[in-house]
Amino acid sequence: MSAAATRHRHRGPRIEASEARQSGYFNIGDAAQATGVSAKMIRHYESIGLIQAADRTFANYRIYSENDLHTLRFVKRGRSLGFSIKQIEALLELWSKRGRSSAQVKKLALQHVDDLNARIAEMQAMRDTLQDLANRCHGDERPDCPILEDLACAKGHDQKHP
Amino acid sequence: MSAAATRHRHRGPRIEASEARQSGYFNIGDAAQATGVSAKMIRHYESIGLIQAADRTFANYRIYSENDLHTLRFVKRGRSLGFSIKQIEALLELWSKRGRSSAQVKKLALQHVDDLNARIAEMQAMRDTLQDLANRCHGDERPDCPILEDLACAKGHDQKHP
DNA sequence: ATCCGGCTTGCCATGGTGGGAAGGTCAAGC
DNA sequence: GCTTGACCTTCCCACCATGGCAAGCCGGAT
Repeated sequence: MSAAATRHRHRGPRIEASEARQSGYFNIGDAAQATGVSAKMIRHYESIGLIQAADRTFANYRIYSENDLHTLRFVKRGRSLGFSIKQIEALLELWSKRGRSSAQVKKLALQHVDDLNARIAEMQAMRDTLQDLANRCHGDERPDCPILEDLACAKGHDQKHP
Repeated sequence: MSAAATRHRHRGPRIEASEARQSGYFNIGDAAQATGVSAKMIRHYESIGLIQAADRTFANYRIYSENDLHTLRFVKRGRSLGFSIKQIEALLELWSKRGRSSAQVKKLALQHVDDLNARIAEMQAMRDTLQDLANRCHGDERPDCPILEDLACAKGHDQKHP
């Protein structure tokens, strides 16, 4: 467990904390800081199998290599583009596969674009309806209010009023 | 056992099922059908105190009056406009208050419009970035892919690039 | 009397994140 | 040495809104 083991420590046996530091490994807190993924979420991603289980020190601390940070940043970027965990799982898979086709990646991305567009349209419809109602609401001390009337009315406004 | 339990008193004494039918009361299933709110969610809304606890028959079946259906439709409409449960709680409160000012309602609505606009903008930014990356991805059998490169790169693409 | 469909409660799951408790570890200061 | 404070560990709970399933009553029609 000395030189030979140290060499193969990638996903390998536990090492000592100080040694890990010297070898350029990071605590989970440092990894969180460096990647923008909270320590909480790093553990979570590990627990659901999105990322490989981190190596540990003898004291059971997780340690992260530069490579691990790279993966975490990938995940972070994927999340900030709105991909779900499952989609990121697929993207990580493709990322690691040399035999991937860019068509596969593009398909995933465009599916997500479609999803985003659908959600955007839905929210725009809500916003437009509400903005319209708000425009017609005088917004003073009187209780009369088109907004409440719409909510209360229940007359065929489950859909757009034709 | 705080708010929900406190509100767990019914509005009237229990009556018999057939009598309830005759008096124009509805089962939860009928109420669900009539309002578009699932029976599950009606019970949930009751349990969290969003709506008053329904009256019951002797056999403990919930029964709903036309008035109750009106409230349920209000909630349904609010949800379909994207209001949160808490916001709907506030709207219901205002709806029931005669002394309300339309300004209060309008304020709530416009806050929600702002919220929607923020979320829309966020999703549009995601979509635009992704669409752009997808446009630059040839989408063929080769592994080279700007999308994966973006995700993997980690060079200052955490936010919009000004 | 039996059967089916509806009702009741209660628990679990989703997705992604945060909060916190209870306990172990490390490094620095005395 | 020993204390202290910052870190780490696991585990559980909460959010929001909804769906699903299961075990066990009830209603009305056959």
